This record gives sequence, C-alpha cells and structure tokens, in this order.
Amino acid sequence: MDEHQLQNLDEQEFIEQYRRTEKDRYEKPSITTDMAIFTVATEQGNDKRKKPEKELQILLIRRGGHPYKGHWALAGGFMGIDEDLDTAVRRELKEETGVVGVYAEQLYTWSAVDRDPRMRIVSVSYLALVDQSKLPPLQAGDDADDVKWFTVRDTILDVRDEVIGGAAKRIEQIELLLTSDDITVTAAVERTTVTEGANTQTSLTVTRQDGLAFDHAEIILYSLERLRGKVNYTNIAFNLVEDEFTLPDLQQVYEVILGRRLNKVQFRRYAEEMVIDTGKEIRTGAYRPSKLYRYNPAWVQDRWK
Amino acid sequence: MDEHQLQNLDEQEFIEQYRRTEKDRYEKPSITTDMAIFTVATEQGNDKRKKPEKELQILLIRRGGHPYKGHWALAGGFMGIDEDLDTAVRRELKEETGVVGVYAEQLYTWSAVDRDPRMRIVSVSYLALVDQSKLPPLQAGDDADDVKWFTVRDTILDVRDEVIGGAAKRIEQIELLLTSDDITVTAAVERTTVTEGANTQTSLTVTRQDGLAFDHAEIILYSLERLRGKVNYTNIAFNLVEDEFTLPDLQQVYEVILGRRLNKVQFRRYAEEMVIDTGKEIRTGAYRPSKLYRYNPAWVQDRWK
DNA sequence: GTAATAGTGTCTGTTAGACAGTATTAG
DNA sequence: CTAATACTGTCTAACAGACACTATTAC
Repeated sequence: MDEHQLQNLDEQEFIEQYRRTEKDRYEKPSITTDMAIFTVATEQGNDKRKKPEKELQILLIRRGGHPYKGHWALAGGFMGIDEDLDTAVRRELKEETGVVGVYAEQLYTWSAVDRDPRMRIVSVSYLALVDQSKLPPLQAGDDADDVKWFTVRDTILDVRDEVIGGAAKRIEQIELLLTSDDITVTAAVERTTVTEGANTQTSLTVTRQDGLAFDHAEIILYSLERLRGKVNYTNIAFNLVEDEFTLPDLQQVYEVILGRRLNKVQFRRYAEEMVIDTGKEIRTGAYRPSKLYRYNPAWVQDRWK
Repeated sequence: MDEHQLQNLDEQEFIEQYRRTEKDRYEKPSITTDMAIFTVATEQGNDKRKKPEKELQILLIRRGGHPYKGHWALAGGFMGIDEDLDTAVRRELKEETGVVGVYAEQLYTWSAVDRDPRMRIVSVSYLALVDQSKLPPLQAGDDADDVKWFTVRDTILDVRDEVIGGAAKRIEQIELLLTSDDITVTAAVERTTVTEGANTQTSLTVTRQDGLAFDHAEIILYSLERLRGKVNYTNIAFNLVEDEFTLPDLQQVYEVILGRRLNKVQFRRYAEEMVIDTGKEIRTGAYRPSKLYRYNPAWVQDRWK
C-alpha cells in the first residue's frame, strides 16, 4: 500500500494499517533519562565551637557495566515503552540508589549523534533536589557498582572573547571538580556563547574528562546553571532544607548554590514573605537560638508582575 | 551470550557484541520534534492616522495526512537516525513552511504514553521567534496542506483553589484561541499547580479541542509561558524586531508578549543599556520621527549578579 | 566575662513608577 | 492650527546594600 492509498483510509483504518506496515519502517533511537540530583550537606571535620560550613553535592553511581565501566555517571537508564519520562527517571533513581520522593524537573534533552558508543541514544536529563534529612541510606543496585555523593566545584579558568564579522564569540574554559572522600573525578568543559545580532546561542563541549562517563559533565554544568538561575526567582531552594528550618540555614543554602556570600539583612527581607514563623526555636551552639520557619505555600513569585 | 559474559569483554568487544545482539532487544519509541514559532505582526485594517496595533502570531500547518488529517498542528516531524534534534527541527520547519534562519531554543520533551494514536512517540518541542521582515513568503510543503499565521489569544476563564491535607491545589481553566483570516481553532486546557511543602508541580491537560492536532495546545501554552518569562530577563524579544528598530516598536513587542501596557519612561530606562543609537531616524506618521537603534551585543543580563 | 551567631534599627544611594511637560511631524 | 506620537525632566515611594547595634547562648 503506497502513501496515497494509505491516506485515503479513514483515521481508524489508517492507524491499524500504519501499525502493521509503517511503524518500524525507519530506524529508531533509544531514549534514556539522566538525573542530576543535588543536596546541600555539612562539611566533614569542623571546629566544635563554630557553625559548620556547607557545600553542594551531587549523587553519582559507578557504572558496573560497559560502556564506561568503572566510571562515574548520573543515575538513569532506558525509558520503557509503557512509561513516561517522569516515571522512568524516578524508577531508575530508586533502582540504582534507593532515593525516592524528591523534587525533580525536566532539564534538557541531549541528542548529539555520537553521544553513546553503543548506538543512537537520546537522553532526557532531569534536575532534582533533596534535603539530607529525607535521604535514606544509599544503596547501590542494578547496573551500579557503587553510589556516592560528590562535592561539586566548578571554576572558570579562562575567558576569551573573539569578534568574527558581526558576531561576538565568548569561549570560557570551565573545570568541573567532583570529590568524594577518597575519589576525585574531573572534566574540562568549553562553554561557547555566540552573539549575532540579538541571537545568542550557548553550547557546552567536554574537552577532557577523567573518571566521568558519557557527556555527563555537560549535563552537570548545565544543571548547575539552571539551579543558580532558578534559585533567585523561585522557591526551588526550599527543597534543600528540612520542613522546618532557620533563616541562617536557608541563607547558607543560597550561598552554597550561588557560590558567594549574601547580605544578611537583605536576605532576610527577601525571604520574609516566603516563610511562616512556627514560633519554635532551635539551639545549635554557644550563641543565641534561631527561630524555626516553614515555607509559606501562599507565596507567589511577583518579580514578573 | 548472557549479561555476565558480555560484561567480561573489553569495551571495544562489548560494543561490537552489543550492536549485534542487544541493540534492538527492547521496543523503542520514535522521536519527533515540534516547533512553536512566533512572530509579532501588524493587525489588519487600521486607521491611517493612528499607529497600527500589533499582535502575537504563531505558525501552524494543516495536516495533509492521518492522523488528525485536516487539523492544524505545529511544524515538525521525525528525527532522522543521523541527525540531532536541532538539525531535525530546523529541517522540518524548512520543509513544511519554507522558514529558515530563526532563533530557536529547546523547550520541553513530551512523553505521555498515549500522545500519538499510531505508536509510542516522544516529542521534543522548540520555541522559535522570527521577525516579520526576515520571513520569506510562506509555502506549504511535504505533509502540510496549508500554512498560516494564527493570532494567539489565551484567556484564564476560571481559577479554583483547593486544599487537600497539606497540599494546596490550584486549577486554572484556560482557553486558547487561534485565529487566521477565516479560520478559528480553539482548545480548553486545564493548568494544575500542586504545592506540597516547597515542592510545586504544574501540569497542563487538554480538556477540549477543536481543529488542533495531538497535544499541541499544551505545547503552545507552555511555550507562551516560557516566552513571557524569558522576555523579562533576556534579550529574547529582540528576535521579534528588525535589526534596526525604534524604542516604541520594541516596547510594543514587549506589550504584545506580556499582554499589558508598560510605562514608557520605565521601559526606556530598562531598554537603554541593551541598545545602541544608530543616529538615524524614521518617520512613520504625522508626528515626531523616532530614533533607530540596534541591539547592543555587549549587553549582559545583570539581574542575577 | 568571652566568643560566637541570631536578629534588628537605620542610613544612603539607586531604581521603579508615574505625571506632566516639550519636540516634531503631516495635513 | 490640530492631532498624533516621540521623547525628556522630575517628583516620590520603594528597595537594595551596608553598617552598627542589640540579643542570647555555652563555656
């Protein structure tokens, strides 16, 4: 049956015919999910007298199978034919790490033709956040040899500007450094921004990596960008504190994400309308106790009225 | 060869073996792209003496084949096995409408199991913007019977708040109205926002549609949200004016996107650092001429310092 | 008391928002 | 001249950023 005959059927007949003869006419890619899940954790080994510092961490698994066997990767895996992406990514996270019930949002879909050595794979990445107190003990499962939280540090090593014709080009060399107790994995990524007229396009390319699998360094850097952007105009950071939290703790979360100190008065004015005072207090050291707040579900972002 | 044997190979051997025996073990979905491309156009039939009003328009094609034959849809189609998504979506747009060289960014990946009646299809949607002056005459091609620009209007008909246990739920009834000269297509979409603690999730569901194909009403509303969000903190709106433009024209673009009037002084202060005076002027009516500007490529968003 | 952090009062410079004015044009 | 839109000066209220202060605690 040729295309013309096929189109002269009514829709029901067409679909039946299509399923019989057309459905697998072209080669299809596979679809996987990848989950960049972050938490804000207390640094090890600190002075008893001082309040502990915090840091941003990401969950990685060590791959038990080829390809990139023994390398560290984001949790994730193939989407089943009968599940949607949100379901698939949560299922994979649970299977590989035991982590459930986290905040997760879709991030970006990666489709470079050669991004997987096995075959054509398109991957839909997710950004997830979880508070330490909601975490069960980690347990590696499935394809994973091991699961660990890695401290995330990204540094811009170099910025180079070029002007080619009417286009302005900015190339940033970024180093991504992920460390666990005894393990360090790194990647060098080039971030290219091309501005031509009003049209600005940014792309990320891994130029060197040590211990990381696939294009996951790009995905991690992209998720960091998104996280840093959204923290300023959404409630996203509240997913990184307990249900009841203090304003100094919340401020620490913002500082860790943004990588810089914030003004206390300013921060508290900003946070005030997003929180509700529980009336409780908590004592954490040799100093004045801190008030406990909870998120104000009635808060609406009004930056863009 | 079982899984264990497979994993004892070295990586090169593994990949060769995988391609022979594992590659097509599981049923795969198809991947398509969908392009929501907008422009800001001058309304028809206006008073000579007054400056014409402008409106937001989206490009739709009438489907020449099943399913949804004769219905209106976003441009797009299947990704080839040897091309990435950006390439695929631009190729499809060109094939179906003749439009090339536009600003485009990836929007969201839609994966509901039943979103296509033929088979399992995951679709990656794109948001694109183009200035009228860069548009060639439209020409339907390929699977498309016809191509038209539709004026976009979305109205919130009703907002209902519910509180269930600790979760706050907001259900908005949205009407999407798309009109061309003689054609009107509509859809009713339910926008549900669930807030539980700090965790807010929003979903869109089409409840009724007339003349629109697939879940494209959801995609269109989602792209409108993104456009309205980004216009405030990026240079995205400059893709909707000519290379040289006046500030009143630019302001009109912002007003059309946001659906409300902006304060002139305020807008000009905001826009000032994003533009460069060309020294030229343009006369468009029986009133003072307007200065022509161009985009300032050195502008960087500093809202999130 | 001391050292440490939590939380507040208040000053200052900047910015958002609005009003009302002037400038320029075609007809 | 009039009607229309482009553009600007300036007032006010709100806000961001910073400093310095008070409050509370463990030891």
